[in-house]
Order: sequence, then structure tokens, then C-alpha cells
Amino acid sequence: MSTNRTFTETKTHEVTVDVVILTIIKNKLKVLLLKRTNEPFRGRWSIPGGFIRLSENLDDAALRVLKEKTNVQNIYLEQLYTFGDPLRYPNTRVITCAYYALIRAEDIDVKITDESGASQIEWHSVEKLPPLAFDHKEIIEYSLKRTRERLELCPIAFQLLPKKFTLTELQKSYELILKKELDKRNFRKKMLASNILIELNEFSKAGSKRPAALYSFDSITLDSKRGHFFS
Amino acid sequence: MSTNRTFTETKTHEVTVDVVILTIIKNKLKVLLLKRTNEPFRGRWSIPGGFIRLSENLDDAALRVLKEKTNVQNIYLEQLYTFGDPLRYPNTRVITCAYYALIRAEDIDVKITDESGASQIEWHSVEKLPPLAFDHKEIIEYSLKRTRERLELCPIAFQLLPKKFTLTELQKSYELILKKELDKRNFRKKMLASNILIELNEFSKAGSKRPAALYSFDSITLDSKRGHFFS
DNA sequence: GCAAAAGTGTTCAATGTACACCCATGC
DNA sequence: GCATGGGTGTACATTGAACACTTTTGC
Repeated sequence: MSTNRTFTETKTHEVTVDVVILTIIKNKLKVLLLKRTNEPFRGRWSIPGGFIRLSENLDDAALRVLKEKTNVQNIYLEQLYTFGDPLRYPNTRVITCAYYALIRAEDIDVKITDESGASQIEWHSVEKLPPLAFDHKEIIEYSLKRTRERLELCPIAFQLLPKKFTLTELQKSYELILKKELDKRNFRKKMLASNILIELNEFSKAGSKRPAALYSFDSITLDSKRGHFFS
Repeated sequence: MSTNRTFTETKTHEVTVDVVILTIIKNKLKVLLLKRTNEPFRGRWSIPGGFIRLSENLDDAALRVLKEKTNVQNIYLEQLYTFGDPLRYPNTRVITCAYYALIRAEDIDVKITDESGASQIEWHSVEKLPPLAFDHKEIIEYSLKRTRERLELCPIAFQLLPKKFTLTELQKSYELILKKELDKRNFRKKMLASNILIELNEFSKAGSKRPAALYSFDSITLDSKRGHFFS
């Protein structure tokens, strides 16, 4: 915390937003990382971020960063925490307001191919993160903790799933986030009792086994419970 | 949120910390407010705050503000939320990282009398706030919401009480924060079952009625449960 | 002796947890 | 016909909620 680095007290702080973008791909919880093309930490992976424009509020800045990287809008985005250790950024004082977002893999239009011809952008499993720039490991871990806490209270996992999903897929996403196995019967009972699922009369043909009933979230009920769920 | 004010994009942001300081005085939940002596909002009440020094992390900045105003250290202090609407501060872009603190009235050494000869500092009941500067009303209300959420999970109310307290006093502090009445028997049962209270063999002589048993919090048990309570 | 706050248990409802077998389909 | 994941119900434990009377003291 305390440091013997000399600061130029005439200079003011810089303020960024950084966004932890989470999704589920192939039954793994993934986070979107960029390979840095500039110093500091050139060549290291980092979560997407950017400076806050003077005329822009914090949520809008986070949404802008999200849209720039994934072209996704209208998703679950929440302010996470503000990180401001004087040493978190080399040579400069940069305070960052961190956000986290849950997006559906099917909605993603990530420019995985190089856009600038230089930077790389990739999904990484949260279980095995590469070395990260700045304090981004801490930020990602905090976002996972928060996601877990939220999920215990409200079904935010629907933000990670395709619009139509099976109960097993929903359960798997819970298990991925909570890092523990859940009982199938209890899980289904609870989900169906909550009245936030709509049973479609469609069946998944994926896999070569018994077709599974497809569900979607009841956005009307979700919205009406939003005050309750998200308080 | 969006605005037609013109911003000078060359200027960078200013960053402050603001601290909502809560305590209980005479069975009321109170917040510490300062009367502003400078523009903007000269003469209005505001929560204490200040610029973050370049060499100081956010928690330390909040602690410094707290100590400057109340001379209290070693208390419950938690980052609340970062407010950054471009219009929250007139003419300048100021982003503030808000904290909230719970302190015991008995520990307070507030310089209620003028220090600079000009500014006033006073406790105000959260139920009837005066007109406030900036978005400080919103910040205070958010801190109350957060305090309520925390209290449902862990007994942070002990931060507001004297070191020795009666169960009725503890219950009253819960009721003040949660804004609802609690059942006396259920409350006592739950508190005693949690094993975080130490029954002192002392009795309150306050009031002219039957003496009430005094308790204190078991700091060892609290600390060992801290990971559980505060996660 | 009476006013005023302290203190004390039981019942019921709801919620969470543990647990094992049959079903529908593709191959 | 068999392998695979889909689908279902019951019993028990834990937790929270409702509720009324006796006790101790100061005056």
C-alpha cells in the first residue's frame, strides 16, 4: 500500500474503466482478454478498458468499451469496484472503475481476428488465466466472487445462456459459476417453482440421446421481480 | 445522463473520496454533514470528502477524511460505489469514490465547534435530511441500502454501539437500520445462538426500571467468522 | 402496589437437502 | 437391446415467524 515512489503532486489522476466480460463457451466459464500492444505490460494479457471521456458517465464508458470489443449491447453490466492502489499502474497514477458483464456466446461478435493487425483478443478459461497486466487478476477474481454472490440471489445466469436452453444447460452454468455440483432434482424443483421459466414446446435435438425440453426466461416476470432480485 | 454541456476534452478528471459517516445518537440513525463554505453549493450541507492524493490508495484517502472529521480510526469502512455522472458536479468533471463508515458515538471526537471559524459540522437524522450538495442525497440513501443488506448477513451493528450494550439496545439499532420492528424473543434467540456475544456479569443501571444484562461482542469469534460474515 | 422494561419457549410453516429409479431416444 | 442423458417425488432437518406471560426493579 504505502510506497517510496516519488509522485509529482501537481499531476492529477487518470481514470479508466475496465470491464471483465464473462461468457460460457463449451461448458467453460470464459473471460475476454486482450494482448497488450503497448507499454506498460506490452505482450501481456489484460481485460478491456479505456479512459473515461469527460462527457460520459461511468456506465456509458463501460458500455462503450464492451461494445467496442464485442459489439454486444443490452446485457448484464454492473459496477464492480474501484481499484486505486498507487502502485497498480507503473509510473502513473491510474484509478480504474471496474465493471463486469455477462453475455451470451451466441450474441458475441468478437473480432478475434486482428483488427488493428496487431492486438489479439481471445477468450480464456477463468480456471487457467495467463499472466495478466496490472492488477487484472485481482479484478477478475473479484468479479467471479461477485457473480457467485449475485447468482445465489437471482438467476443472472440466463444472461450467459442462449435464448432457448435446457434445464441441464442452466444447471451446468450454475455449477460452473458456483464451482460446486448441484442436485438435479432440487435444482429443477427450485427453478420451476420460481415461475421465471417458460416451457417452450420444443426439444433440443443436440446430442444423440433423449431430447430435452427447451425453456426460455420469462422476461416479464423477471422484470417484475427485478426489484426483488436485484434490490 | 447525456448532456449538451460543452466539455474541454483536454482537461482530465478530478477524483475525490466522499464518506458517509453513520452513527446512532439518542436512538436515531445519524449522518455527519458539513456546511459548505465554498462554491459550488456554498451554504449547503454535504458529506465529508476530499481529493485523493497521488500517493494514497482509496481506502487510505477515505480513512484520512474520516480521521480529519471525527478523529476516529479502526472502524467499519467500506467502499460503497463510484459516482461519475458528468453533471453531478457543476462546471467540472469530478468523479467520486464513495465510502461509508459505521462508528460508535462514544468514540467520536467531532469538532462540532467551528475549527476554521467558518464551517459547521453536525449530525443529522437520516430520516429528515436537509437539502444536500451535489448527488450526496443519493449517496447517503445508497449507503443506507447497503448497510441494511450487510446487516441481514452479519452483525455490523456492533460498530455503532458502545462496547457494552444491552440486547434491547442492539435490537433497537437493528430496527433503526432495517426500518422495521423485530420480535424480541426471536431476535434474542438468534443473537445468542450465533455465539458472537459475550454475556458480561454487569447490568445496566440506566433507566429506572429492571436492570438489563450487558453484553459485548466476542472479537475473536467475530474475526474467525469474518470470512464467513463479510465474505 | 404499580408502572415499565427485562426476560423467557413452543408451535407452525417454509425452505433446503439428501437420495434412487424409470424414460425416451439414437445407434 | 443397450448406452446415454432426461426426467421425476418423498422424507427429514433447518430456519424463520408468530405469539403472551412472568420477573425485577424504582418510585
